[in-house]
Amino acid sequence: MRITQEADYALRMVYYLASTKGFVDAKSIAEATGTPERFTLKILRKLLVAGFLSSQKGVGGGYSMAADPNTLTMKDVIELIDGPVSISRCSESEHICSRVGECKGECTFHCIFEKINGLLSDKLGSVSIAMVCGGEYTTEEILEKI
Amino acid sequence: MRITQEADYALRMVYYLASTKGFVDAKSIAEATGTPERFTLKILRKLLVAGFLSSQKGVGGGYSMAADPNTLTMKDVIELIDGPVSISRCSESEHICSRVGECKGECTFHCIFEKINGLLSDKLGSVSIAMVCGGEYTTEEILEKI
DNA sequence: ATTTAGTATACCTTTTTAGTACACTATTAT
DNA sequence: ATAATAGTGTACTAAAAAGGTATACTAAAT
Repeated sequence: MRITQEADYALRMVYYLASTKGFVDAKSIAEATGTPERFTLKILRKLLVAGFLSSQKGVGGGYSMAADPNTLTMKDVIELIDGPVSISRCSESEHICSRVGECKGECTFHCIFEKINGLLSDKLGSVSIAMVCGGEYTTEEILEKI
Repeated sequence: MRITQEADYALRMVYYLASTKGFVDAKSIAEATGTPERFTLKILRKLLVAGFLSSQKGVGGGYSMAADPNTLTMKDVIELIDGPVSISRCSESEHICSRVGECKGECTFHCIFEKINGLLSDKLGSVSIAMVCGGEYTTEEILEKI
């Protein structure tokens, strides 16, 4: 499960908005995060529909944080863009599983992937946006928690 | 870092050969693992060049295990096919890092990805082929170790 | 009513993934 | 020797995913 560039951009947009008061227009967000302008709009739309952001049209409008940064996690943002965290097809709900012998959802590799996938998912779910941008923790402290 | 279908096939080939004595021809390996025949050859070649397998030409030839299943890990096989385990571009050696502010290899997301990536890598490296096919451990016991 | 700024849909280009084709070489059995 | 088996090497291709654009429109503030 390579986190896509799009999800990476989304994370940094959320980060930026969580650290900023009031509405910020898409152009500024694009500049701050290094995202192409059109692509920014597309990603912001997804974050908006998911309820993570709110938007305001017209002069002085833009986007601002809607979700609580304390409960919004890295996992939430990544899964919104990339879909469920999954290191292997074999760990997806309906197991498309190329395996030796029978696999009734129970081949060993399938189980191992599922376990590791769960760990990965939990780790990403354990880091809230507030932790990263609150200034409450240093990077070292965050890393210790993971 | 979605483990590719090719790496998945490779794992199952190694699994199959580690559970089988003597040389097995590519066609049989293809059948046993559910891999397209031509694709099987391609993957077997990579495993051979890496020293994980040995091969024998001619009648009665085929492939057999060359590496020690006790030291060969899932990570070894996966990285041979897919390259270094990496959940984010940001966790690759030279950080192609789209981030807010400066990132001298030290942006918070970068560090978090790197940490989680290390964990993922360690987990995959902790499962040897022998553990999976030796019959020494049940699937449950393997999962406990991860 | 004009400007700013978000909305909606569709399209396009590049890279990666997954797989094939073909011509060749080496080994073994007869 | 020679036929049959089986691996080697290189190049190509189709489909999907990733990453990004274009166009036309709607809403709000001044």
